[in-house]
Amino acid sequence: MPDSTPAPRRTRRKDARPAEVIAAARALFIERGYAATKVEDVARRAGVSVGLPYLYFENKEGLFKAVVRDTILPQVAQGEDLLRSFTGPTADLLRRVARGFLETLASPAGGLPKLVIAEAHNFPDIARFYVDEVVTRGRAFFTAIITRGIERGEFRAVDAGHMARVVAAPLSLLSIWNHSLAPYDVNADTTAEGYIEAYLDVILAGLAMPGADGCHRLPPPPLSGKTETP
Amino acid sequence: MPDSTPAPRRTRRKDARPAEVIAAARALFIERGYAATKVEDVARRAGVSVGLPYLYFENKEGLFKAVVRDTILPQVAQGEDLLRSFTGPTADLLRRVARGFLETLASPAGGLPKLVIAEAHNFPDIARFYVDEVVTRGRAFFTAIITRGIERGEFRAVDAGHMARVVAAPLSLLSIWNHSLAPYDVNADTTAEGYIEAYLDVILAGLAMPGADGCHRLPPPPLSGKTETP
DNA sequence: CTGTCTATTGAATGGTCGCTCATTAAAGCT
DNA sequence: AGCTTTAATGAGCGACCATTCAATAGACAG
Repeated sequence: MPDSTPAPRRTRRKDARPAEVIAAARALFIERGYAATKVEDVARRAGVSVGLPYLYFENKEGLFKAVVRDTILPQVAQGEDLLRSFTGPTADLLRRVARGFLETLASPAGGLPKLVIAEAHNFPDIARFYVDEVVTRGRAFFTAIITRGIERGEFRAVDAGHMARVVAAPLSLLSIWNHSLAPYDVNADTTAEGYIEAYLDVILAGLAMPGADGCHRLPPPPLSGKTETP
Repeated sequence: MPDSTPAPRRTRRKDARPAEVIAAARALFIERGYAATKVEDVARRAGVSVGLPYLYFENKEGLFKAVVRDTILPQVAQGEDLLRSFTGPTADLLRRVARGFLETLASPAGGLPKLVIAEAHNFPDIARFYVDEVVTRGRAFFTAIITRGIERGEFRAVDAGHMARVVAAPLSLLSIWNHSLAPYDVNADTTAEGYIEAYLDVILAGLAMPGADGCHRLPPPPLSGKTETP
């Protein structure tokens, strides 16, 4: 017995449309890049007609901007909460950040860094937006972690500004790699998990106070940001 | 007195053309991306007519492939020579590699990683070529460095395969960054040199044998690849 | 059930760009 | 000089694709 209302070919859902179109566009932009994605492809994937995206977005570029904004903003605040609420050794904090990063990788947001990097020169607006909203905050996040470790006497006194970028780099690159060349790398003898563990291994050993791992020496007095040398 | 032969508007230089076209295409592809670069732009920049590139390359995609091959192959062998000829502490070898990387960054080849990553999905041929010729060899290179350090008793016994990727990552990301978002990062409080020094700082401390830096303990016997435990 | 409103459709439009090829003019040969 | 060869040119063709808008059909009120 066939359904009496056989799925109307046209449905009116004004408020659900933008998010659906954005989700479709995000998937295709990440997969194929901006230029190689036709608006018609986006529409088809979202289950709507060619013209519909233009009712909600000014044009293809406007859709792209919406994709970036929509995908990024939710991700940003998340890490900052963790930083504020965490108590315990800074090494554990970094472990948790790095391992949590593996989940972000698999989420729809995971492909955005590669997308933004690929299109930065063609969309300066987006490049600046991304730098301000993601890169700058990301740096502040890692700088805060490193500073926390130094102040608590867990980490050596390194240049936190530069070191934050070095510490963040392997995570960023993993995200970019997974959405670009990884599918063409047949030699699959490594895993993202193994990579993250090796990362934590070097970075934590490299930041740790010398002799902290069984070679006993007097721990130096913890540094306070306001202490001056008299 | 005007020149009697006033620069002919059309010159015939069959053998110099391909390299000139490739150089122009490389600069534009890296700057704007593949799709946003018109063949006419490439021709204009090379000082030739629209039709000329098609005399030497099958089509735009063929030109792209030529750009990647031509730019990459010279770079690859260089590092491997250094590895073979170097004698001395492995830490110094890594320092030299990382600092030498700063020069590669500024060369025409510096923008290729970003370009290839951005276009990988649209040109699987190129993606596979790049993975085989650059990524795989690059990994072998860093794996060899780490293994050298371990065998000489300078580095801890880490998982060289995964660690090689972690150690290479910050250098790769620096290259990608410089050709994508760096121009939009107004907050120029860090330098590539400072980044590289921070990188060497953590990585070398993270790989070093525990207690190697003034915390005296008995150095472990150097490992030999062929030694078995009886 | 009828009429109104408006979300949605998709054929048509116009611009862009990869690519071709008939034509032109250097370069070399005798 | 004249002749031949062929590197190089650039206007024009055709395909592709972002964008439009008159027509259409859900939704909902009365």
